[in-house]
Amino acid sequence: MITKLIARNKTNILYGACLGALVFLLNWLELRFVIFEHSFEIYAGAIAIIFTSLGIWLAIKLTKPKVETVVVEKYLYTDPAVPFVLNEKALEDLGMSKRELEVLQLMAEGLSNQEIARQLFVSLNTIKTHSSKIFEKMDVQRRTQAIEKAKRIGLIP
Amino acid sequence: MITKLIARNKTNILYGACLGALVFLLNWLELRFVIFEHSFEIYAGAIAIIFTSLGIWLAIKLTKPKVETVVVEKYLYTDPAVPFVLNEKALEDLGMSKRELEVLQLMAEGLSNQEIARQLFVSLNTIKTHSSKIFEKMDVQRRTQAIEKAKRIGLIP
DNA sequence: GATAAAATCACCCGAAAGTATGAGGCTGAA
DNA sequence: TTCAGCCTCATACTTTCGGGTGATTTTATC
Repeated sequence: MITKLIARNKTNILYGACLGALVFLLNWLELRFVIFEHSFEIYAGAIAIIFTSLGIWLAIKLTKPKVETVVVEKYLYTDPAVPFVLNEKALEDLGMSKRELEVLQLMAEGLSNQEIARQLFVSLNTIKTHSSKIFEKMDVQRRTQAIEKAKRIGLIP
Repeated sequence: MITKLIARNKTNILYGACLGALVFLLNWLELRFVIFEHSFEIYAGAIAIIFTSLGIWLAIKLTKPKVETVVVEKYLYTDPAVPFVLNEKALEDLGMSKRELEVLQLMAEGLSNQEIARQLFVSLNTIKTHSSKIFEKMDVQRRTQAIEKAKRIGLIP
């Protein structure tokens, strides 16, 4: 619960921590200044260096990368977009779940189980289970057969 | 003569001028400080703001633009009325042989390497060699990717 | 709240797929 | 004839797939 919260906002937390550290550093520097009466130039220089760095860091972090676009033309021969309608009847007949259809679609795009797992943020084992169920429900042995059949019966564009 | 010199080094001159201005500004601020005993916080804040800006400016000016390659995909549509025309141009572009295309087609039908071997009356190893060459020529890693791409570019119905 | 279905994950194991490398025979073009 | 490309096959090895089994957690539904 808390771990997830931290994981989700880790960027914000990091930024906050950095700002906090800076404030603390400033106060500490001021204290030094007051106590030891360090020369003005050293103190100003320190602030200058720190904030120049901060500025550079900020700029690098926050600016969107200027892109020099290198155009590489790539020709794709495709069939015209025939509007795809999902065959919902076939879906129900097979008893396919939403998640399973999702996995099936990624399969058809040529992704490996590992890649599908990463894309869906689940473990490899989960995808294996899903694919096994898919093959069982579609009555096929291999993913290539599943893809072929799915296209044929309109589960997939 | 001099104009050219200036033109050539205008960036350096600009930078120099800016630095000079900053030094001057610092001195002026110090003077103010000494004379008017401005509060420490205001002075530090001013320096911080100025040098943060300087840092940002420096970073923006000095960082090299990140080069990003954008692949522009040009779609060439084939005639929908014609059931299937083999895209011979794509075939030649890829340098696919007849036999390789044959194997690719059987792959797309969902056959295993072993089944393809039996169907073509050759050994399993031969089919493996073919499929490796196919993947290499099509620039893919898996048979599912090969099938997907083959359908997309019109090598297969 | 109980229940069922779906989704998640784990482990093992054998089969299939894919990589790397080498090699021999065949054919058409230079 | 030489050479390049294709087709064939082999060995050895690594990776991925798929089947089988069992388990826990989420979600929806009554």
